Amino acid sequence: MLDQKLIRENPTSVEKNLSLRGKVYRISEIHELTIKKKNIDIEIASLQSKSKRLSKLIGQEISKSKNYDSQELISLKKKGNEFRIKISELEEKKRILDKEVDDEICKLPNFPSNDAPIGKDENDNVQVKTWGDPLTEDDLKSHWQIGENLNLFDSINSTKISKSRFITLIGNGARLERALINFMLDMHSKNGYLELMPPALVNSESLKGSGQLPKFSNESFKCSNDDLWLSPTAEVPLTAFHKNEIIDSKQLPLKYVAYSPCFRREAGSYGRDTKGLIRLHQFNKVELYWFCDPSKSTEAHEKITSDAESILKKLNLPYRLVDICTGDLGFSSSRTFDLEVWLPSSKCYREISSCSNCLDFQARRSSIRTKIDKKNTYLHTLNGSGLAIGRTMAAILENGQLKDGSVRIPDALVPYFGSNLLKTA
RNA sequence: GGAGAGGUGGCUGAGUGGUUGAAAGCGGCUCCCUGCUAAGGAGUUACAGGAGGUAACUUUUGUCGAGGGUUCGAAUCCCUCCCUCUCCGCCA
Repeated sequence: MLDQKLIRENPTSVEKNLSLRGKVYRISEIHELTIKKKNIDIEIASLQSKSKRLSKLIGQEISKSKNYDSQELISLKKKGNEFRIKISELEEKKRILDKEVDDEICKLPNFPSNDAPIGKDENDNVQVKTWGDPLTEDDLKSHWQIGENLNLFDSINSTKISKSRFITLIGNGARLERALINFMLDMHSKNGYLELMPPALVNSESLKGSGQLPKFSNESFKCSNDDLWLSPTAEVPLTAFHKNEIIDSKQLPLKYVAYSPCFRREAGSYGRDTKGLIRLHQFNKVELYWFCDPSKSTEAHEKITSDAESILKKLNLPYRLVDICTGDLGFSSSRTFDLEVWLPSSKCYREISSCSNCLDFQARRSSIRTKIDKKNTYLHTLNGSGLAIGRTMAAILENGQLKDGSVRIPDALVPYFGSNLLKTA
């Protein structure tokens, strides 16, 4: 959420900053609403002050005279009643305005960072670096072919259980998934992250707090009988974990790592990535999350990204780092680095982690602050996948495939998986 | 799911319509005494938002789980919701 005061006092700069996203955001209406709201706030405060003084006076009169219905008291009470009516009218107006302002502001995305490359869409993203040697041979198998050959997962039967875009992991496939989750959690824990295992169901307020609502209600699964949704990413419960708190600055940064299943409706992606592990309604992810001092979020962003990268390096998976351009930034993010892993069967890099600095955007929505020089200040939040498990498995299968159809397991994973080779049972 | 009890400041815990943002205690902070430690004495101490000032600060509003209502006035009365605890049921 953007700062309401900024919108009220400097609407042109707000519009200008938002326009970097390559879309026109008109905020003149919101601007007017915030001014109206402000005026009503002031009026209410002054009436309340008068009314409060009057009530005290009445109390004093009663205790002095012990007379509850003197002519004077009756007229004072009548005056008080007038205040009450007037105030409640204004409060009703204020309620409506508050909601309108809040609704509108919540639909505005975060400002892009000045450091983000300016661009229209994903074609303008900037490759910052690559790591590892990508396999470029022509006759390499896709991960779903490998998965089928080695009987690692099953999508046909999964449509019986649920529908398309769900998968059931089998035998070594399930084992490998589990190994990856444990490996990543252990790595990050050793690296200073506190492990959390949050609820998979989250309420609307939590989704609003991290930016998924109100604009993207289409992208999550909703429970029809409750105000609960299947969480699309652990970023949601992790943000909400400290909702409405003022965190002691000595405790910052708070660094969390969480494994969670993630559920996404993938509306509008019909026909894309229909095979394999790349795009599913349900997938597993290990997420990194920081709450940090506002002055330190830029370096924190570098750190969270390199923490995610360290997993790819340990697994010896070739990848590249991409600086997301202003037009392709996610709703809550001001700057995002994507890590894209090399998938040899399609000869391209695919997103496996997205590391974002949201500045105070989510903190303001969720009311998470810290004291700086005795003043309460919204802190900064950052999130990054560390990593998406299904896509990691796909990358391991494709990058580790051997001529005889078996798959080499990266050394770092062997203690977790229990073998250095994946072959037909 | 049923029945009951409860939610007050950093903590414990009073408070059932009136100058109560809230007694008392603990804790915290400042000073004094003693000074090796322990103890003792005096004072002070909730939080959040807005407005004004470069600032120390001033002013104003709100806050006793949340939101409504009654009233000139609500921690206190009424309604709705949330949460916690106990018992029963069900259950991994």
